[in-house]
Amino acid sequence: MTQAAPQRDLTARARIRNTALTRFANTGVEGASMRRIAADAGVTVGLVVHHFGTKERLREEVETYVVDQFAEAIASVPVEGLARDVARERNRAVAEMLAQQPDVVTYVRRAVLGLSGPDDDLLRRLAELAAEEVARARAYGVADTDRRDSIQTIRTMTRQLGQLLLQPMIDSMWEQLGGDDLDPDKPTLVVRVE
Amino acid sequence: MTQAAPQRDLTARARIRNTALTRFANTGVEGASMRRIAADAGVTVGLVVHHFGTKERLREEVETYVVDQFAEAIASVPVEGLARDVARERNRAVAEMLAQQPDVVTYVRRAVLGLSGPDDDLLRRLAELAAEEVARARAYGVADTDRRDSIQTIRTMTRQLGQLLLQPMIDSMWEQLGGDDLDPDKPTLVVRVE
DNA sequence: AGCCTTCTTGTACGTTTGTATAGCATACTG
DNA sequence: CAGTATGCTATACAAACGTACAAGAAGGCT
Repeated sequence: MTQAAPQRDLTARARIRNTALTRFANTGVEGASMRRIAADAGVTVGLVVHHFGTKERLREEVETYVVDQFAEAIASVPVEGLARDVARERNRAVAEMLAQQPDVVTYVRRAVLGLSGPDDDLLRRLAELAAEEVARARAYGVADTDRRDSIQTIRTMTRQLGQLLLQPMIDSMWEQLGGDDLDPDKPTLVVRVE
Repeated sequence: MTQAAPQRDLTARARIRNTALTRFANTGVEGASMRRIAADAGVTVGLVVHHFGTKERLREEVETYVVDQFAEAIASVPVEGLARDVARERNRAVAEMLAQQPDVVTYVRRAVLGLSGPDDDLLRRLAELAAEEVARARAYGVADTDRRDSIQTIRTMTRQLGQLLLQPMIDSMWEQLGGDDLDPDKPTLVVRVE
């Protein structure tokens, strides 16, 4: 795990990227203007342009950062012991990263559920990560052998992302129906692939 | 079911609303300009303003139209026979409507993932519809009696919407991984609430 | 016929958008 | 210390945006 640094200790470039992630996640790329991102990061528009050139390039860098967060979480787990345990630890590491960076979750939700335009690329890159994991698991003999890699990959990704993406819908409904957030009866989503 | 009319037989007002639904669904409200909607509907910007006043009012009318589609599909099923059968028929009617109007699905998906801003309203109105169904089902004695209405409502809605919203993610991954769209092994999503 | 309401267009205004560029400040390098 | 790359601000500009408004076209009513 890399050290968590406070925003003001970061370079302006990193601060802009982080701020852009937050705004892209919460208002969508179209809804986030360069000026608003700059203001939130405490810089001027000019600097954003200086560092990233165009808004599209800024979006690409944000997306790369998001993918890197997944990759780093996976890579943070040492590959020793039973392959089955390694896989479980990896899931835990990813879950922890997502809990610490809710903007990553929100960004992915938007990109995945939006599914139009260049955002398909994010799904492709995340699928690549999952595919590598599946290939490795298969090499260690812990993957189902009667399923094709592609299906196994989709199962892995859907399990990991599905609940994450849809649970806010349930939370929102629960809230609107007057439910208490701490109520143990509060429904939880379970996503399965068949 | 109301008669399906070709676009050019509709009034300009209805044509604008339908076109706006399509654009809002596919590019988001921010991404859809009044001029583009007007052009797609074969009219000028002025007419859109004349009929709807502001873009926000246009969005509200589109959203009302979407909710009405659900309500009409439900109302199209006569309330006769076993309540259990009525509920099943209603689900079928809603599914049929959604299959015939994919833009409705896409719009709802976008609104649900938005989950901040005025789009929460759509979810609330759809939840109201589901709540009425649950109340009716309970009156006929076919709903679980050991669960609170709110939980039952969420279960109903999540089952109906969950797969619809998430399946495109699976389809997209399946496609990217080189899968054939007609392959019987193609994964299907199952959403459960616990 | 004339009138009045509704439909429709065309144009214009003020804002906000993404991007370009000129210039100042700061910090590293030889 | 001079020079030069880099970080950063300020200002400007064309395009696109939502909205406003005046005027024409169409069609029903008396």
